[in-house]
Amino acid sequence: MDILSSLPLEWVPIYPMNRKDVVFDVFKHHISYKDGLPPYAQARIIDLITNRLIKARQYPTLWVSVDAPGDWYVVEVKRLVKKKIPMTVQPAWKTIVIERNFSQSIHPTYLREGDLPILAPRFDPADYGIKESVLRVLQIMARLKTAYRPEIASLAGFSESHIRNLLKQLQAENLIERRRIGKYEGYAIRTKGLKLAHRSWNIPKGVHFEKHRGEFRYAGERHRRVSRRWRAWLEAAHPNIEILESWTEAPLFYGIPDALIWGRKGEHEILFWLEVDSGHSSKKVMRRNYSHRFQNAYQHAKRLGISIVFCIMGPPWVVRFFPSCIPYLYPNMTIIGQDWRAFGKLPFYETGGWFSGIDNRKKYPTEKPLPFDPSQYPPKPKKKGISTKPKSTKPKYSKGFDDADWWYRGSSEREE
DNA sequence: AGGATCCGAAGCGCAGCGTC
DNA sequence: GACGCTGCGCTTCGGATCCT
Repeated sequence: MDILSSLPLEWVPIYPMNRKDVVFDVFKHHISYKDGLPPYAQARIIDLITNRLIKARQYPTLWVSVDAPGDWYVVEVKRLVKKKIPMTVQPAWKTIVIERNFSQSIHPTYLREGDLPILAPRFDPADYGIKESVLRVLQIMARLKTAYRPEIASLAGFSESHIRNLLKQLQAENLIERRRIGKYEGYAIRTKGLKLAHRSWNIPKGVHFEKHRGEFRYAGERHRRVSRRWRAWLEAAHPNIEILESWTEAPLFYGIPDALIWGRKGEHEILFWLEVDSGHSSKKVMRRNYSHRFQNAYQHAKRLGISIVFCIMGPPWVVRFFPSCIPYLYPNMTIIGQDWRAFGKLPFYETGGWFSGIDNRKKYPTEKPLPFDPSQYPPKPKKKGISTKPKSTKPKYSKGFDDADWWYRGSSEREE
């Protein structure tokens, strides 16, 4: 049938009875943690493929091969995928699967002799004459739609200089274009680029992936920028942490972090969950939101046996208010807070506590008195993340915190 | 008020690094 | 030596601030 020929899968039948005409109808789909997609989006692609398979075959099954170090990514894909047909999600090094590995028992299919399915070829960047690094940038752009260079560099984990070259190549191929976004010139992906990104993820032609692909929520300019540069921020602050991947707005469990970094320290996997809070919602709403999220995050981390570092960023008063939103301190979760203007700086932390990078002694011009007594809340910050001094003490806020960047020196400087 | 100045963000070129 | 990549210095641009 025609549907099959549009699916970039491999056919890897299992012969349970040693008869050529009786098979388990297994299709294999490959994904990688380097695809620029969080597990959630990969799972949605798998669902779309599944739907096609159901239309095309009587008893199809799917074997998803996941190229990823550690456990978290594989486990997340496994958890998020809908298992409408017998399915198995395996790390890429597994080259053989058996019936037991599948989520449900498999109905055998009777095949006419020589009746081999014809499938579309799996994506290979070489076929499109595109280098892997260039493709990576394109895939990131497909999620962002429009972005500034430092944001793209951060998410890709490349230097800005290098990103510049890669963007130039994409531009030469008409896959992206320069466009003015707000105040500055940035980059926007073009339809041609989106199509190629979709092909690179082995998404069947003709399915709608748009709503799963990108960032979900509206975010203010600064909010977005801080989120997108989370990786670069963490790299600058804690260079000893190995970062495996980072995404903005990656759906996790019941919450969507503004940005998520999946990394590790030695063999131990860690999620760095960023929430950027501009402080526009009321304190009551903030409290409610966060106590929920922590409960969920804690359960998730416990189930997976990993640890989570949760970071709240926002204007100083939000970070200072934040401890009152924490119902408990959990043993496998660290909570840190930082002023969202202090790029590249994060407080020192130890697992299980609350640490703030905000200097409590410093007076901020538009500061309102604290609505609570800070001393009634758990551990005090152990180290100040801010070392630079104000250049001026004159208040000059007029339009709110979004414009208040004035007392931080260059963002590239590092402590120690 | 209006021009001068400052500053942060983005951009470019290029030297230089390590790896194959 | 080509390749993939980083670091750094310098320019440009535009908004905010300062000064008269």
